[in-house]
Amino acid sequence: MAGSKTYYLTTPIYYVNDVPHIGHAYTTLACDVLARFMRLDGYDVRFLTGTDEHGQKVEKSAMAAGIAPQEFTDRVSQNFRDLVGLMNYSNDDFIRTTEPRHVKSVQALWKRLQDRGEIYLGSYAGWYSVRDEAFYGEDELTTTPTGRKIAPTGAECEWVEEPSYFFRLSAWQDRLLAFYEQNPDFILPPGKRNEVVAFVKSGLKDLSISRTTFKWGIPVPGDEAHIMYVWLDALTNYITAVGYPETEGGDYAKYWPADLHMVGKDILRFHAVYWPAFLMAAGLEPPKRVFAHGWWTIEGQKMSKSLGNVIAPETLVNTYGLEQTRYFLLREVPFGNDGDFSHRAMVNRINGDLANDYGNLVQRVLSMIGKNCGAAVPQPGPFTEADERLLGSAHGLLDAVRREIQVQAFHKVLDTVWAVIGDANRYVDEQAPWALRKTDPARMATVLYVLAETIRHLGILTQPIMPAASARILELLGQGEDARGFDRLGPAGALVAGTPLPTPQGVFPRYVEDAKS
RNA sequence: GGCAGCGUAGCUCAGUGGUAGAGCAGGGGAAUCAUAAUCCCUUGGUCGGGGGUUCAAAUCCCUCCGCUGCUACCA
Repeated sequence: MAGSKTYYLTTPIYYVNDVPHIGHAYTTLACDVLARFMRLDGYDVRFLTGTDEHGQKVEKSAMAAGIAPQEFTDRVSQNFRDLVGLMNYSNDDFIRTTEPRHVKSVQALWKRLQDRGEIYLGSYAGWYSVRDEAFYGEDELTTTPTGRKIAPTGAECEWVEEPSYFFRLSAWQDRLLAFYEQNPDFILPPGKRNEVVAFVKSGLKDLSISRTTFKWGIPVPGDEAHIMYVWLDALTNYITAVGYPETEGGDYAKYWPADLHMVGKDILRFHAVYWPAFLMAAGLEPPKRVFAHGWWTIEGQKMSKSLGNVIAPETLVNTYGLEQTRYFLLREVPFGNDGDFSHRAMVNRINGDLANDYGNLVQRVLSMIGKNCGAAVPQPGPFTEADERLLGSAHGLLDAVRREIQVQAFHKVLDTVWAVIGDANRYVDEQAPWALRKTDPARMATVLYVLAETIRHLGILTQPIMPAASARILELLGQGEDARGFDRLGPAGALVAGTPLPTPQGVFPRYVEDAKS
């Protein structure tokens, strides 16, 4: 079944100058859910994440720490690898831009661009602040009465020129616009797409793609005084990981172009403008989609080191639980929007959605089966209209959820699934199996069967979001690991009466506040 | 400044011409299988202000107010 359909998706590679926070965890989580979904749906998935390890900031940080840049990145990159275990990510690869495979790939891409006449040597000139180690635009500067140029930071700037290689980005403006036109879903969400299109329409200048002012980067082939612009280096990781420069056969032929690059909104331009331009210029196919998601605030405030409110993923997982954290991040906010993380909202989701709605549904049904049906899947009789209706909504979930997954609308996926959870809870109350136990045990068995079968669907479909908790639910229904794919949804994989079931145990505990103040 | 978007119930949002919606929060009730969970009913909005088009406007047009994003080379 796998083999024909492939799905290649990537997170950004994270800059090692930072420690992982909720934003990093969020980006990779969204990808993990997609990757798990597509695998369950029968796709051959390649899910890539990794770390971006070159650049001036890394060089400086390493120097400040008194160690070599490579040693520094080895150390900090590990923080992001640790995140994989903590958050239960299912990535197939973890790339580092300091790996030989990547250096080889980037240099090959450079040569290819150069051979095609897309790169030329020029000089980069601008107002440079030695103190800030940054260039500023003319309009950002203020001029003193004596004619000195002052940066917004207050630092004095001087006019400097340095040799630099340029990429002929200006030549790609029209072809980029045509590409956006022909691929209206290339950039999501739509608001972000409009911003990119407006930016490109406003005119593109050639892009400086080499640096001579520091050393920590990949050397330009044939001119080692230059190292490559970090974004050219970083973006190339997406093809390195599928074997570039080998493009005939192998993983490149199988997986490229990528189906999705997931990015934070701050790095959209690099992915939606520069990257497709680089690729088209090299005669390679651009990716199919770039999705720019939003940012999290914390209790209504912007996350910042100075405020000291940066949340480490580890804190969330330890405080609220992994499954709960994964659920909250994708449920609370329409994916693509900015969102706010608050303790109150988190507890509401944990107790309302998970413990009360979903967890309690599973518990009340399995517990009745355990007590009244000999701890085995009950034998159903003929289905009533109400039975068919509930089963029908369960059977219809996959198609509905697929539609939302295709546009990365995770919140709607959960909305859709929870609608069925609501249907199931109403059905329990309407059918009142506890009353049927005395009046019509056969009917009670049918009702509990219908509910168990509905829960089987819920368990299978919540696997991408909450893999561990869903696995536990499926175990409670006696469904082994080979019975959890989407091909088992619908009547084909229906529970078999008489299958023995383990004693039910709560899956989503309530969050109880510490007794205090 | 320019361009774009937003402003709908206490909160988060859906609704783009035809009698104001959902979830959560608040109030009342039912039930007792279950993690005191569930189910039903319900309070609550002059849809940012003003003007206009229309038989009819949250929805179209104008204007004002407020908020946000983008306006390239640190990543």
